[in-house]
Amino acid sequence: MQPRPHSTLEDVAKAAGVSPATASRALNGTTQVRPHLRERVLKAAEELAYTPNAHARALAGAAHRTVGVICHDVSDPYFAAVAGGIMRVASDHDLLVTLASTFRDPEREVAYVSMLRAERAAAILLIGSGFENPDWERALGAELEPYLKGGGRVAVVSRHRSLRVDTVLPENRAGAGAMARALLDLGHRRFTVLAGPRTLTTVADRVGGFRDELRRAGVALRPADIVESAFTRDGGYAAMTEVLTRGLDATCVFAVTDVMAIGAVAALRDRGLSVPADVSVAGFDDIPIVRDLTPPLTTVALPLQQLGERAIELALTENPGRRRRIHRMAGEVVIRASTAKAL
Amino acid sequence: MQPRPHSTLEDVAKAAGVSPATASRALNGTTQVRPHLRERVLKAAEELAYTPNAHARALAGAAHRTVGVICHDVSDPYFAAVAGGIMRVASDHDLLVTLASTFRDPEREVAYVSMLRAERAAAILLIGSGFENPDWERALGAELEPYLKGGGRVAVVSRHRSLRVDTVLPENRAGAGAMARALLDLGHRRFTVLAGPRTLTTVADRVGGFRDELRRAGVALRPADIVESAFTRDGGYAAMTEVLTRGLDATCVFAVTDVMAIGAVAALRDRGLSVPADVSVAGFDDIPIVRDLTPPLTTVALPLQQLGERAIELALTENPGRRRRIHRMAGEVVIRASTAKAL
DNA sequence: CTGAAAGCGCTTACAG
DNA sequence: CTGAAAGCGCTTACAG
Repeated sequence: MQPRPHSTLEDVAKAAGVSPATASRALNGTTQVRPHLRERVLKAAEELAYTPNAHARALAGAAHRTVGVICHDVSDPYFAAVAGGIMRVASDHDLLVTLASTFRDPEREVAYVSMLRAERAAAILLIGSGFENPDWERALGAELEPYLKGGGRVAVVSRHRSLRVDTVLPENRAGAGAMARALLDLGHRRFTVLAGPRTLTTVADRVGGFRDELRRAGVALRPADIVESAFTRDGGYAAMTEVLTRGLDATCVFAVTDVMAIGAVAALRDRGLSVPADVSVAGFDDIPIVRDLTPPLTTVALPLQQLGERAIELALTENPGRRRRIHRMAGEVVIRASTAKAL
Repeated sequence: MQPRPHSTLEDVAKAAGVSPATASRALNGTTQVRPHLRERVLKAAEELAYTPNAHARALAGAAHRTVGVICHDVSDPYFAAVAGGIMRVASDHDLLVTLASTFRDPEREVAYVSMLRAERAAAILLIGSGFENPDWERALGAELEPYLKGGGRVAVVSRHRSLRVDTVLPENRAGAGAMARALLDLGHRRFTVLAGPRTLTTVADRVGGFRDELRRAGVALRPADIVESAFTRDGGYAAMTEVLTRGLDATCVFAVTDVMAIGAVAALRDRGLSVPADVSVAGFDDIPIVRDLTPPLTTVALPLQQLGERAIELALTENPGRRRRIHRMAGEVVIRASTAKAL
């Protein structure tokens, strides 16, 4: 496995004719080193193609420049946008980012936290909806607790009720409520909601916010009007198809996620229905692509990149009081051409 | 920084009343340990919320379970798809993935390789087009060389002429040629090509393949027919706008990337032109979203997820001969509704 | 099967 | 400013 091991600090020191301590100081610039020694060390390092062993360094007490990010799926556009923000900030701070996809498996999430803990990541970021699941909450807490006690920093994007950690909170409930109002204003009274799994807090919040606002206007959402499916494009397609098969009686479809809305529009089109002439469609998130769809999608715009930026900034920033900081981010309804006035 | 340090192997050993060596063996299952001792160790570890320090482990000689991935931009859908494949395989092998975005800055790429080398990543994957730039090639080689000598594994996706490492090679040239033929078959004779920066090998290959096939049919592509722009959606928009401003005389636009094609379609639409009635548009890559566009995009389909899977598999797989292995992946022309017969 | 000991490659008080 | 030494937390020959 190690045909020819990497050169070490000792090699460099020897080549430069100094002690390892001096070589270390010259390389790190921690202390003054006389210029001519410094030169020799740098030259030797260069010639030997020396790279410090990050593990030895971390073990010896230097801060470890890595932050761990756990998401559901790297290839989801929602996460891609959030990750963009994280990477930008990380790069400014010279941090390496370790990324893990859980594919929405709670156990895998816990396992990754454990691995990140083992890596002594400077911070761990949990991106995306938590689960409403006591077992998972307990297991996750059991990993996070000792990590925090050991000086680790944690921040999450989206609601994790049981986690007392810094949080960036998209206002899902309010955003969905605002969307309901906007759609009511367009004259719609009969809705179909395409939802993801109920165990996700994000789904619960968005569906709840939407339903409550409708109720306030005297419009009821019956259980049958809410279709649960996977939190993906194909999930949206499947849910919409199911609705179509048993007969659509709504004038407007609200998908709790843009990605699901995209699937829904595809399903509608495959059935020969036109958006918004036959039925209006709205989503949530404002992932970059929806602007370029035809028709462009009405949605609740979240500042996705900022979500990522704030999360890593929270984690990187000292939290003296050690109290939980919550950074709320409002969503804004953007009406585009996928929704029309109800007939 | 360390209010209460993590518990260590020694803590566990002490609590279990055994030596650290035995605790280590019980935890790792490397050697037989008498069941009752094993039990005690496991119980102690559980109670102390023990997690081994990955750095100490790596330093002491255990294989480090991390692979580094360097890409241009995590939030690019092309990369997101490739990354999906990488993550899947990584998760099967219980590997952690460290991801870095270079934002197409050659220097940053070299810096990241250096950091990954310092981390003693088990493998480094370079995803995306290389640059045609001797300085960069030299600098990158200087980092990769010692990494390889030290037992590191490297694989790349896309062409990196100067790198003698395992390669997954999309057949850009052939794919672009096939697209040219398909468009000629539709009757088109006047083309505009939306290209990314010429210094990217991928751009050179795709433009070259397209041009050569056209020439073979007696159709010339003049320099003015090729517009260079950023390798992004906005780059495609800008390039298309520029063409429109000085007057479009082509019946078909070929963007070297789907992402650029999406921008081009948006620009066309903003000018009131219809695709494909007024002008046909074709892309390259077949990122997932293009199927759901209206009209769906004609493109050269690449098995994006497989690109990522093959790359990490190549890197993880022993290479006895130490010769460069090249895994070619063909692209397939998929005609969708964004291209029509020329009038 | 188990333990004492050496060693992985650094950093950082501690002397000088 | 520089060096000898201890120590970070593991793993793994080496004895027993």
